[in-house]
Formats: sequence, C-alpha cells, structure tokens
Amino acid sequence: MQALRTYIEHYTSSPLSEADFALISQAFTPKKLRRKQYLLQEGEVCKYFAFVLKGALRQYSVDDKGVEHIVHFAVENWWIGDRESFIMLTPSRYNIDALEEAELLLITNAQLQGLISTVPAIAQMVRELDQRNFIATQKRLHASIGYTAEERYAELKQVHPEFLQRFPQHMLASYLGISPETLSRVRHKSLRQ
Amino acid sequence: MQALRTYIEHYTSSPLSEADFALISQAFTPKKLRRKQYLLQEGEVCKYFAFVLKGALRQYSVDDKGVEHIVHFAVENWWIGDRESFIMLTPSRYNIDALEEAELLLITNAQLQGLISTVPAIAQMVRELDQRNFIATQKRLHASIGYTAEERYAELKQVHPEFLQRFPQHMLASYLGISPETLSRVRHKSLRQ
DNA sequence: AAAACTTCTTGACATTTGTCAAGGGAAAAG
DNA sequence: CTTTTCCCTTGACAAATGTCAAGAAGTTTT
Repeated sequence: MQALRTYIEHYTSSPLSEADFALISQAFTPKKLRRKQYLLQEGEVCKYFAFVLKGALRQYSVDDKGVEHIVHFAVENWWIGDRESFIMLTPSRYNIDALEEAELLLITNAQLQGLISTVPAIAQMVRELDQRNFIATQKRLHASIGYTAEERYAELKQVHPEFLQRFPQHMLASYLGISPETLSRVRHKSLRQ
Repeated sequence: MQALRTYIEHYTSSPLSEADFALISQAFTPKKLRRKQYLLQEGEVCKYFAFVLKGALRQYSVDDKGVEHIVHFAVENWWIGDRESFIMLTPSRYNIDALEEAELLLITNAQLQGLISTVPAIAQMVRELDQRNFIATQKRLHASIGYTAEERYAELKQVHPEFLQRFPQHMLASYLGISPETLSRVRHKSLRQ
C-alpha cells in the first residue's frame, strides 16, 4: 500500500493527508494472482482496474485462428484493466492474466469515481495518467503504422529495455504485431550490424 | 459557438448555466483556416487545441523519406491538436493542416486548465473525452497490430463510412498505414466478393 | 530423473505489401 | 477554355513478413 501512496504523491508533487490516504486505502482491495491465473476473461465485464504492486501481467485478445494479440503489459507500479469494459460495463474482448506471481490492488469504477470526486489528488492523478496513457498509445499506433518490424523492435528496446529481459520473445513479437520467427530474425540481424 | 454548447451539454446531460457558458465563450478564440493552411507545423509547440465547427483537418508526420503518415482526421464536432506538445510544451513532430476550408474554436492549455477547475461540466467532458479518445486509439492500435490491410479497411468503412466519401484515397491509405496502391487493390478486390 | 512443456532458432516456401513506372481522367488554376 | 496539378489505377517486380516444419536447449511438472 505504501507503494501506491508513493506513486500517487509522485503525480501530485505534494504529500497526501492521512485522511485522504485512509479514504484511498479503503477503496482498494488487495489481491494475489498465481502464474497463468486470469484477472479478466473474454466475455466478462472488467469490474476492477488493478494497480500492480509486484509481478507482471498481460492483456491480450485471441483471434478466430486462436492467435493471441498482446496489447498491453503491466509490471510494478503500472495499471491494467480494460478501460472500455470498465467504463461502459460491456463484455470485454480481452483476457488479462499473470505472467508471474502478482500482487495487485483492485478498485471498482464506482469506488474510483468516488475517490475522484472526494480526493483532488486522485482526480489529478487520473487525468495525468489518462494523458500519458493516450500519448503512449498514440506513439505505439504511430510506430505500428509508419515503421518496419525492425524499427519497432528498436523502439521497444529503447523505451522498455526491461521488457526484453522479462518477457519471452514470442510475447514481445505479439506485442509488436509480428511473428515470433520474424522477431528472431530481426534480432539475429541486429547483432551483426 | 452554439455548436460547442450543444456538444458540451451532450456530455454532461444537463444544460449549462449562462454564467458557465459565458466563461467558456471567453476562453475560446474563433479562427478560420483556408484549404492547405497549417494550424501547426512540425517543430512548433502546439499552443492551441481546436474544436472543429466546420471543415476537415488532418494531423500527420513526415518521415525521412518524405512520406506522410496521417494519425488523425477531424471533422465537425471533433477536436484536434497534438496532446503531447500541448501538455508538455515540447516541439511537435506533427503537422496539422486543413483539408477543406475550416472554422475552429481555439483554446490554450492554461485556459483549458482554468475551465476544468472552475466549470465542473468541462472537467467531466474532458475526462470522458480522454477516455473515448483512448479507447478509440487502442482499438486502432489493436487493429493495426492484429489485422491485415483488408480487414482494417473494412473496419474503417464500418466505423467512419463518411471518411471514405470525404477524404482522398491516398490519405485513407496513409491513415491505415498502407500504400495507396495496396488500398486501391483491396477496394478492387472487395467489389467482386 | 524422466517426461512433458515451453521457448527459440533455422530453412524452405507462400503470401502480403511495397516500389517504381506509366497512363488516363478529373479537378483546380490560370 | 486550356494548362497544370492531383488522384486513381494497373502491371511488373522487389522486399518484407508470415507459415509450416523440424530440432535443440531450457524449464517445469510428475
């Protein structure tokens, strides 16, 4: 829970009052996940958004051919959840599961809306988070539209070098939107140059 | 200006007070653009976010080879601007220009932040807008990672059929991240099937 | 320790998409 | 009205990426 407090204060650049922190603490529910355990399965409504205290998760869809397409990874101090389903209460097209043992803090949309309206620091954090999120997603979109597989891998290596160590290559390939074989060849090629 | 009022009330599902509307009116500056006129050029800081009353604009980057990559179109009742540059005050990598004669309402970040803290309806609108925006961008990302050129065109046709009429094909191709020739062939193919 | 999975690599080949070049027709500019 | 520019299409070919199949380590499970 201390991790979350530090995280929020990081956004607001001023310490949280004890009263606010108490409100925040009450809103979140701790949850542990084992490796491969689902936080969300396709077809369910995403009832919780999760803050990651420990471990790693992925969000992905499965197409008609059974191929997984990873749209998001989350590690320590990241958030994960299907925004669309969370907000609109529609069934999700995504699965979210743990790649490693994970410890999470869960919050429902109702509780989050409550916090937003009672704790200004949270409102600000959510706004900034949304903005960063949007910028990051737009950058990825831009990359995936304008760059080759090789350039996208190079960008990933630069922006999230820790991912390369932490996740299996075929998942990075899925995240980049290329086949595992192509990624393997791109890496092989980049070693020589 | 009435269009903006209707637009905001659409989000908040309750009428704006005259006082609030007066505040909002003051914050925005009207601006007209001719066809091909820039609202933003690469290297500049994006000082204004624009609400489109009339006309159409595009946001795009230009790569080393001089190829344009369109990341966003905006028509009536849409917003356009480079969020990253607008928020962080960094030089933008994008250009924004008018595809048709356009009438806009401009707002600076300082003015927008002011409105957000004084007019709750605006705060809510911005929050919802950010969410929708994020969801839409994530969908596009998902499509561009997981689908073929053909499937992405089909999706565009379904989600924004008006774009197909309004924008030249080579710009739609750029928006989809494929070459104009490939789009031409995809369309030809889909006629027969 | 053995068995069963998972992960990564590599080769051969197929498919998709891009590039270059040319031409025709529509729209805008003069 | 004529000229110029823009836009779309098509063909031939090249490049990038995907698919399938096999095998070698490495991990996890039993």
